[in-house]
Amino acid sequence: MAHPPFAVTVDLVVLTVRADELCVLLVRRGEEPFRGRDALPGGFVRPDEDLATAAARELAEETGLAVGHLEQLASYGDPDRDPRQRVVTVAHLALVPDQPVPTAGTDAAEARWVPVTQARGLAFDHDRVLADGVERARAKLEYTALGTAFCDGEFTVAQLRRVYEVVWGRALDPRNFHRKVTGTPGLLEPTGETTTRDGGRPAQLFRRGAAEQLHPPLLRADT
Amino acid sequence: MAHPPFAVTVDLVVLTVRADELCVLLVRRGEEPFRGRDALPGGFVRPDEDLATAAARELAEETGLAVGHLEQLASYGDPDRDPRQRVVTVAHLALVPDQPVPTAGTDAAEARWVPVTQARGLAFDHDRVLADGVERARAKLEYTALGTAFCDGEFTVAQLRRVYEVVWGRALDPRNFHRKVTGTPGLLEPTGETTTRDGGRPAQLFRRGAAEQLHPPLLRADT
DNA sequence: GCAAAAGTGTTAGCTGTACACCCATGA
DNA sequence: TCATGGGTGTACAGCTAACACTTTTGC
Repeated sequence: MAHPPFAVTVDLVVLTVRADELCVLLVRRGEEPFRGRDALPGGFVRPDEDLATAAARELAEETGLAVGHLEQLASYGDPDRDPRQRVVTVAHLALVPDQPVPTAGTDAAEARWVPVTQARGLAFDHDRVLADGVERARAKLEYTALGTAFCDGEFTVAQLRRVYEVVWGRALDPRNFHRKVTGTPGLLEPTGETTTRDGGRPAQLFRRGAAEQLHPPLLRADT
Repeated sequence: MAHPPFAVTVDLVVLTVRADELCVLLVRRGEEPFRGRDALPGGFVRPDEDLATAAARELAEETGLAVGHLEQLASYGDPDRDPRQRVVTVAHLALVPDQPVPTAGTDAAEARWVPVTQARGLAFDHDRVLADGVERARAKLEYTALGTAFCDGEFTVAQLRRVYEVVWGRALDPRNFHRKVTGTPGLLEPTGETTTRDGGRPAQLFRRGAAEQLHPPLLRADT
């Protein structure tokens, strides 16, 4: 049993919705290979930690962001994906509420939000990892309650709808969307509070409910 | 950059439908650790091969089975999942038609089909990997054409329906199922042939079509 | 003819879609 | 009172579920 030497890393596709765009958190690489290029945040798995633990640790270290949802995405292990050595990376997908990227008091040199439409030419095979992460997020919004992972503690139905519209790049009927999400038991918990804004009727505020699944699903396309 | 030494393996959840049961391919372990226990087939990734290539190679080596579908499932990397050393495994899910397990002219000592309901106490964390694989298969049958991956080249609608019933453990209405699958464009290609059996009207034979997705989905539960 | 399995027709009910309409606020 | 966005009512289309019914074979 000769076991070739592998390094194992975790990479993070951290998504949020801000300024009506789906954005991903990228860091500028300060070293070779791919120096100066953008990359997904990530790092080596430590000898004593689980993959999920490593992902959560990297997310905290490199970003300090409050996490709405974190799950394993997929693994990537092309023999030449890292020119230095054989590296297998276990990519994870994180969905977080819109929040300014912390003032890099951390590992990450110049971590920042970039619209996914403009995130091209990333280091390693991160273009593909990002594409897979975005597709996973889009698909999971259909049949799970994960849309709320993009929202803050208290939010309106319209804010949640904006999330879906931005992630899917498709307009949704506000009336039907409202009925759907408020009619799904356990999805949203009313706080009793309402917002005050300029113009328009105040909206009720909700919190995330206990429901994880969305049944029947909310489909993104029909035509 | 101190990179702790990792070994990387691929493990395979190979599922089939036989004798009206969902079965998984297991091998008896001939060495420590877990000598004598059942395990999922798998092995180390070679220095020059991709993860998907390694999975396909192991499947061919250890089983020699004709493959209907092969996809990455998830990775497992608990620090103590292998008592010998730190091992991260990239599990893959394979769906294959019902076929006798080849007369171990291969690596596998005593590879054999075991109903998933009786596959307990597997080596390593394979109980969990198997459970994840079965759940993935069940979920994917809802919205993809993967049910046909369990069928031979030519099959009847009833055989396909049996697949769904066995995987989901739920009876389906034969009439509605027939309409659904024959009405989905690109799912099935009629061969023009029919079966002859004892008793009952002969059934049309079909081949897998080009369609990958099933839209709208075929849901397994409503109550 | 009878049993068995394939395949078709039909209907009731649910859900998604589209859109008219009313409600509550700020200016 | 008007603009703006929140929220409700309602009609239609499409799909699913349930099941009566016809077709085609072997015995």
